Amino acid sequence: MLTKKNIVVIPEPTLRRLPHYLHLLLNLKEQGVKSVSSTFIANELGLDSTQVRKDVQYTNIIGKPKTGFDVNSLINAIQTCLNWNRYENAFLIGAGSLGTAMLGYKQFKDYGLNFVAAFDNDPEKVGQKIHGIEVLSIDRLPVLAQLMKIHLAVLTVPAKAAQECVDIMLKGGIVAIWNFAPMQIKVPQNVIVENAQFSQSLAVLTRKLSVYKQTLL
Amino acid sequence: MLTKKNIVVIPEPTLRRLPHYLHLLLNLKEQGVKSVSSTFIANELGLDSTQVRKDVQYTNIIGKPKTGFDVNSLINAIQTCLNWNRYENAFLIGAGSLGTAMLGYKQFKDYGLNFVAAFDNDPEKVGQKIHGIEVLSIDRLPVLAQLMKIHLAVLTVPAKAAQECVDIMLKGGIVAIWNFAPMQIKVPQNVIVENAQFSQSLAVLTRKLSVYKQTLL
DNA sequence: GCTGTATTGATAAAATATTATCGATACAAA
DNA sequence: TTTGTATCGATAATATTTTATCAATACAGC
Ligand SMILES: NC(=O)c1ccc[n+]([C@@H]2O[C@H](COP(=O)([O-])OP(=O)(O)OC[C@H]3O[C@@H](n4cnc5c(N)ncnc54)[C@H](O)[C@@H]3O)[C@@H](O)[C@H]2O)c1
Ligand SMILES: NC(=O)c1ccc[n+]([C@@H]2O[C@H](COP(=O)([O-])OP(=O)(O)OC[C@H]3O[C@@H](n4cnc5c(N)ncnc54)[C@H](O)[C@@H]3O)[C@@H](O)[C@H]2O)c1
Repeated sequence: MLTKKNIVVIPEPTLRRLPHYLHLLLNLKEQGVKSVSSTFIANELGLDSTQVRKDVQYTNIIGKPKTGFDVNSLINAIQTCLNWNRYENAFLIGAGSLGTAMLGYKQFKDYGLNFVAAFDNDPEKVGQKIHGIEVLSIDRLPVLAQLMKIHLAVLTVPAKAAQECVDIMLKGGIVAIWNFAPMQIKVPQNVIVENAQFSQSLAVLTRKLSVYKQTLL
Repeated sequence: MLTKKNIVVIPEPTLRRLPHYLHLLLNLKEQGVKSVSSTFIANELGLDSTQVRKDVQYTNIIGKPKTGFDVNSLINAIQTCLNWNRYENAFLIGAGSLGTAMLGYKQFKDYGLNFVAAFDNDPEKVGQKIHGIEVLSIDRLPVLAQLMKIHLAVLTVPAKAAQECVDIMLKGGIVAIWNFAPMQIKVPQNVIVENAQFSQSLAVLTRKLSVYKQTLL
């Protein structure tokens, strides 16, 4: 499947697996491994080897029979797919507990994410620096977003404040929002929203645990 | 589809949507709304109404034509499905930035999650209390897990320490792990692992943003 | 008490995602 | 060089998930 401009559409399940491949591949690279087979990857990650091959095909990497895939090329290809080989400057909205943890998480650089500023409406927080990143008043967001050409924002405010903040972000021309608030936010069609709600993944876990316990009876 | 003991298997995509329904329903309840139609839910969450009805069916709630579903019953049914109407006591391993944020997140109670202790191997942290929860030495985990009958653990240690901690947790009889480390952990067949890796959801977002930017050219 | 209609729930169809099969191929070992 | 084999990549089969269709039904308004 292609978009209008002939860009391959990568299925979402595949996109969600690519980081797992990447983590494994980076580990292998560190250990000096040069090439890896789909069978090996599948075993390590508990997947089907056919699926690994199919996923890899989306990255345009071709392997060699009997040898597998070149680790370096595959790493590069995945990073390119995800645009993780260059930095996307981003704002963080809501410098609370979760926001603070994220601002301090150095490894986001490996995911192409670079926080350039944080925003909050708490006067106590505005003016502070958190892990070297300035906390600014949310009022200044629209102007700064445009000035600094920021397109991506991470939303870590309480659910009640989420929509209000989104509206401010939209004024600044933000087109992609990584939403951690347990709240469906409303945005225009063309704006990309990815909900990173803990509850989604927790729901899967607690259901499985509950079923597991029931089957034990 | 049924498990051996006639428990309905709820598809994972459905499980991931249930919390969204729940958040919306709780809001509606707060506003005094008594019943809600699948069409309404679908519009609010950007889904298909048929899908909402199908998802709702897994909770065993039946609606009324022309009226929709009873908000309260649906809330209860979803919470029951996910086992969120009672507390599951849990350990948190790795009292770092993310771990601290999670220990302080009161709303986990709404998700049936109750942290009873945290564990770390940093002598600076052991003995401290974080948001009222004691940080204990990881060495004590196996004994305490068995004593306190803890089955669920949240893993927020660095990737390099993840497997080592998992092995300790397994000794204590932990059967469900919510893993935040960007690392595939190895566990026996019967142990439930849910990877809550930020990178999964970030991958979807950055890919979409990248494609979006390319189509603009 | 009728009539019109929004909505459900069941079933069917379509789309998507995963898994299986198999010939082709590169490499290692004899 | 030849042979054996692990692995790829293409294609086909299966499974799962999403979306469409429609008769049955509860309610509101007349
Ligand atoms: N802490 C966690 O572990 C955790 C887990 C899952 C989800 N979440 C979600 O992440 C979000 C943040 O959680 P948290 O624990 O960091 O909360 P928090 O209260 O610690 O932080 C929220 C921050 O947002 C700021 N804020 C509030 N209203 C604002 C507004 N209108 N404009 C700008 N800033 C505003 C506050 O000043 C505060 O600094 C919440 O939606 C929460 O539900 C948190
Ligand atoms: N901070 C974030 O925003 C963020 C985002 C995404 C993923 N993560 C992941 O979550 C995990 C935790 O991240 P963090 O930022 O909180 O890191 P952190 O370094 O702040 O905290 C890690 C904690 O684990 C403890 N620890 C280390 N080795 C241990 C061991 N063997 N046994 C017991 N405890 C041990 C450390 O003492 C520390 O308290 C990491 O795997 C990280 O990749 C964090």
